Amino acid sequence: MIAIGALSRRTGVNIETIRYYERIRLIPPPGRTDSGRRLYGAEDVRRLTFIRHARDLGFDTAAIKAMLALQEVPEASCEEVSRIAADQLAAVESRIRRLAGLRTELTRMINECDNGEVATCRIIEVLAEAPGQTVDH
Amino acid sequence: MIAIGALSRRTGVNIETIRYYERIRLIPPPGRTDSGRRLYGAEDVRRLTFIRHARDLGFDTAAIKAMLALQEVPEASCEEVSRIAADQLAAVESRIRRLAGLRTELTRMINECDNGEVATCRIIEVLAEAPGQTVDH
DNA sequence: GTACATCCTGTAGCCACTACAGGAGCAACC
DNA sequence: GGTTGCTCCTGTAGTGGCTACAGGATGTAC
Repeated sequence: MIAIGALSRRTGVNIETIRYYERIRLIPPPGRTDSGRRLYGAEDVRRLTFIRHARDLGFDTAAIKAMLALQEVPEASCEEVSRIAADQLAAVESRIRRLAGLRTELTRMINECDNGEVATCRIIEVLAEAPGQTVDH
Repeated sequence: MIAIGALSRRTGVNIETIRYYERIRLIPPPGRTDSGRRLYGAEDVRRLTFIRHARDLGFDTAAIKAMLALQEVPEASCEEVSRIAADQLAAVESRIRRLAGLRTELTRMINECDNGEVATCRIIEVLAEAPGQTVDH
């Protein structure tokens, strides 16, 4: 059984964030020592590691809760977890496309800026122009 | 001179967001009608369009404020604006790299999931594993 | 015993909005 | 002139996902 600081170091999740996750019921309330300090076990490490990875992958806590709920009921179909992941994949791909466009524009703006005066700087000009095509969010 | 609703439609910025920008002094307080309604002109359209584009590009309001301040002083060098954009470009490229990794992992997880039971679903297994290499944020 | 690290609860702050509530003004039609 | 319905106003509170205190208790090492 380990304390919250060790759990934090082991999972890479901030102590305050662990307590926050407990507050929003993303992780169950752990056992306590006689003096009231939180005690975690291997299952808590596993669960928090899962949550951390899912957050890294861009899942929001609602999606994580859904997946954890499915984990609790192993006889359930994998299809729903797969569907959640597929939704997330689509969102990730959309973000990548959008960022690639931004990268192109930023690169062009920086290249076009010849370090002259702001009055002739293309960065501000380009950004003040009306949108050619609206990028969906 | 146009009302806030027309400004919102013309720039694609939410009415509530326009008032929020005024509150945080990202845009100057506009003129008013006798009855107290906000009135905007061409310069406001330009400024808000600039802000909207900059937000779309992922600039935070602090960076936008910095650029707008430089715009007010056209004799200033373009270098600082360029530097802000370069910083932003680096952040965008980092995000793209990270998301590409996530996409790979999500794709693999979905492919490996054979729609069996959750107990054998790789999505949860993969996410519960310890990180091979920490991805920087 | 004393220094220092770690932990506790509770609350408030962060960013960039977004969503009300509760009211006033305005434009069009009958 | 009345009524309908849209737009606008201020002010406040909520959102997500944390993060940062304050002010104290507990634990550990020397």
